[in-house]
Formats: sequence, structure tokens, C-alpha cells
Amino acid sequence: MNTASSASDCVASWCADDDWCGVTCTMEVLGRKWNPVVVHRLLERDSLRFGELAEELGDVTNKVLSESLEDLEDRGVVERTVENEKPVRVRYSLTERGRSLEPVVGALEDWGEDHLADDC
Amino acid sequence: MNTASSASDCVASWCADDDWCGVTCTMEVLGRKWNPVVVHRLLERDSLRFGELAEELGDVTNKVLSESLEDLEDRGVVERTVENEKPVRVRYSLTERGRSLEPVVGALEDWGEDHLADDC
DNA sequence: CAGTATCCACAAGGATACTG
DNA sequence: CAGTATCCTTGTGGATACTG
Repeated sequence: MNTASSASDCVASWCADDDWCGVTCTMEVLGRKWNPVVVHRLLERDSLRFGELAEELGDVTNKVLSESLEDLEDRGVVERTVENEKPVRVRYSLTERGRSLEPVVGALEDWGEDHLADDC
Repeated sequence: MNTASSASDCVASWCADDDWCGVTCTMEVLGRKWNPVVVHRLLERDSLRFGELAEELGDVTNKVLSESLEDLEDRGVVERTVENEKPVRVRYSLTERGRSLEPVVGALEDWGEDHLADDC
């Protein structure tokens, strides 16, 4: 389980006017290990099922991916759609808010691509 | 956007040629709690001493800030300069590589600023 | 297929006190 | 001033097994 916001809360007074609060705010959404990658995949593929996502990410277990998706859903970034069929099917896609992360994830990707040679 | 993604070489075996590797790469640098904020401050102030940084960040202890700075130094993002004076003084600034993170941190900040009202 | 349920491990953050 | 040194707690992640 997880609460909406953990240790540092952007609404808290201690960071009210600080301009780096925006950075912290975004990191609460993208700070969890698989979150940025999940958003990245969904930006490209529009909609993916649980299994497809797991396969693309490669090294993630059901439990961890499930937690990551639940977290993103709670934060209004990802939308979960259950299709009533015999074998249950679930589609994951980005909400409007999720799609608004495109410039952020794009920047993360660009910088990373430019520095893969270095070390990472 | 680059949906095609030139799928550059990824050094880590576990993420071989996956195009989301760039995202992961960047997150290794900015994933640690205070790292993005430290970089953000240094982008604005150019150079800060340990105490100044601690004061600006507010809720960080000496130990944690120290670890964060060491991590950033190891990753070639931050540069540490010791000035030989009576009370030891140390200046922290960004390397060229660190300054190249400006678009990334800028994107993090912009998104966060636009969503502070929501929840974070 | 799309998850839960358990149990475990460990990095990292935090509190507090001390020092060259 | 700019850290270390300790010790403690917790959040995540991971492995494995099971299910509607």
C-alpha cells in the first residue's frame, strides 16, 4: 500500500515558495524505479496490457510492476481499463495528466541517450 | 518525439538495446532523493558551499547531503573544490556534464510547477 | 491473463553526537 | 565549516508460489 504522498509533501509549508519544489513534486511521480519507463512505453504504444508491459520491461516481476502501476494510477497518471472477457484482459494507458509528462520523459531519454557511452 | 529511437548501445547488459534504456540511465543519476534538487540549485547559483546548500534544501541532514554530493561527484556531475583557509571551505559546482542536465531538470521543474495545485 | 500472497534483503534516508 | 561516525527504520525491490 502507499499513501498519496510520502515523506516530502509539496503542499507542505516548508517548500511552499521554494522554486525547487517543482522538481521534488515531479520526482514523487517519477522517482519510483519503474515509473518513468512505464510512462515512456505508454507514450509510445498508447495502450498496453499487463503482460505486454512486463515483457517490454524485461526484468520486472509481476508484483513490482503491479505496485508501480497502482502507484501511477493513484497519482492520476495511468488509467486502467478492464475488458470483460473470458481470460481477464486489462489495458493500461496514460491519462491526460500522464501524457503531459511527455516533455519530461523525453528530456530524460534524450540525456540518457547522449550519455550511454559515458558510464550510466 | 523520437519514436523510432536510435537504440544506441547500452552498457548495462540487463537493458541491452531497449530504447527505454536512456530513461533508466538518466534516472540512475537523478533518482536519488536529493540529487535533482542539488543540481537544480547549482544550476541557479553556479557555486555553493556545503552549508549554503544544506540551508537551501532545508530538511536534509549533513550525512545525507554529504552522501548525495559524493554520489554526484562520482558520476561526474558535481565538482568539489577545497579552498585552503582556516575554517575549511568547500565549493560545489557543476561540471560540464552536470550543466548538460539543465534541460532535464528544467523539464522536471516545469511539470512540477504546473501541478503543484493538483496534489503532488 | 493478470494479478495476490509471503517472505526476504538491502540501499538509503534520518536522528544524534562528535571532530579536524 | 564541513563533514564523520553510529545506529536505527523504512521503503522498495526481488524471488517464489499460488489463484479467480
